[in-house]
Amino acid sequence: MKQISSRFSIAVHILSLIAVSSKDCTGDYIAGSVNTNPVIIRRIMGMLKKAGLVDIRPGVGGASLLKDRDQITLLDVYRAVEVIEDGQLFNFHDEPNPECPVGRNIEAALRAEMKEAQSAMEQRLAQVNLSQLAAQFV
Amino acid sequence: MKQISSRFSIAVHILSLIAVSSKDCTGDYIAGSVNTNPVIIRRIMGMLKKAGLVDIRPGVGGASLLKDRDQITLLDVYRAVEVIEDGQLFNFHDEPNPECPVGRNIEAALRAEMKEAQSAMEQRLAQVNLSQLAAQFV
DNA sequence: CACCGTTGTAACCATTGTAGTTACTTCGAA
DNA sequence: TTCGAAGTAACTACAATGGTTACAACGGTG
Repeated sequence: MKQISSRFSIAVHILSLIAVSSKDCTGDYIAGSVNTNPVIIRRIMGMLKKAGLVDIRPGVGGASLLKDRDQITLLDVYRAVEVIEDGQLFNFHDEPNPECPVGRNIEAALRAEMKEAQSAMEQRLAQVNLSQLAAQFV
Repeated sequence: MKQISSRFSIAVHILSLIAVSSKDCTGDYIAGSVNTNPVIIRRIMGMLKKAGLVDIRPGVGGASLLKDRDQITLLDVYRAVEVIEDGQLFNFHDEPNPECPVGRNIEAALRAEMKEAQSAMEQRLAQVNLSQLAAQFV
C-alpha cells in the first residue's frame, strides 16, 4: 500500500532539531541529521513556514519555532505537510451505479465511517506535542 | 497526498452487495453496481477470498459470505485489501544520522506515536460491521 | 560595493502504487 | 461439448514521491 509520506516524519525530525538545538539550524545542517538532500528539507520547511510553525531567516540562515514546544502537536505537523482536503484520507471509488440500491446509498454511509476513522487517528496525533516527544530523547 | 486506495471502498461495496442481495452476485454484476471493470472486482474479490471473508464459486459463478454479517468489520475488510505490513501506515524516512542525538533517537519515539495513531484509526474501523453499515441503506 | 553562504524555486528524472484494459486459461454445471 | 464465469498475466496511463541540478534572491560581513 501507499504509505503516508515520509514528509511527516521528516517534518517532525526538523522541528525536533530546532526545538532541541541551541545552534543555528540551517537547511544543510538539518539535512545532515535527517540524511537526505537539502532541497527536500527546504521544501518541507517551506510548508512548516506556511503553516505558521516556524520562522526562517533567508539570507542569513537558520530557523526558530513560532510557537511554544508544547503548543505544537503532531497533528499540526501532519496537517502542515500532508496537504489533504477536508477529511479525505480514504479514497472513495467514483460514481457507484445509482440504479442499484447499494450503489446509490453506500457512499454516504461509508464516507461517514471513513471520516470517523480518520478523525480517531488525528485526535491521537493531537495528543502529543513536541515537548513530550523531545522528552524521550534529550 | 496519496489517499488510502479505493480498493477499500470497493471491497466494502462488494461485501455489502453480497450481504444484501438475494440473487447470485457474479463479478460482472458487481462491476455494474460499482461502475468499474470486472477485472478490478475479481482482483479485489480474490483478496477477500484469501482473507477468508468470502467463498467464490469458480465456473458456476457467484459469491457468498463466509462469516455472519455482524462478524465482518470494516477493519477486516481494510486488512484484507490494504496489504500493509505490521503497523506501517506511516512511512518513516530512512536512516537518520546516528551521529546526531535527535537523528539517533527520534525514530523509536516517533514510530511509537505513529503506531498509536494508526491503531486508533483501526480500532474505529473495528467498531462497525457489515450489518450496521447495511442497516443504513436497506 | 563585492562576496559568500543560505534560502527559495523551477525543472527534471526514476521509481512506485493505482486503476483500468485486453486477452487468455481454467473451472464446472447444463 | 459448450458456455458463462473466475483467475491471471501483461500492458498502459497517470499521479505522488523522493531525489537531483541549477539558478535567482536574500542579507550580513569584509
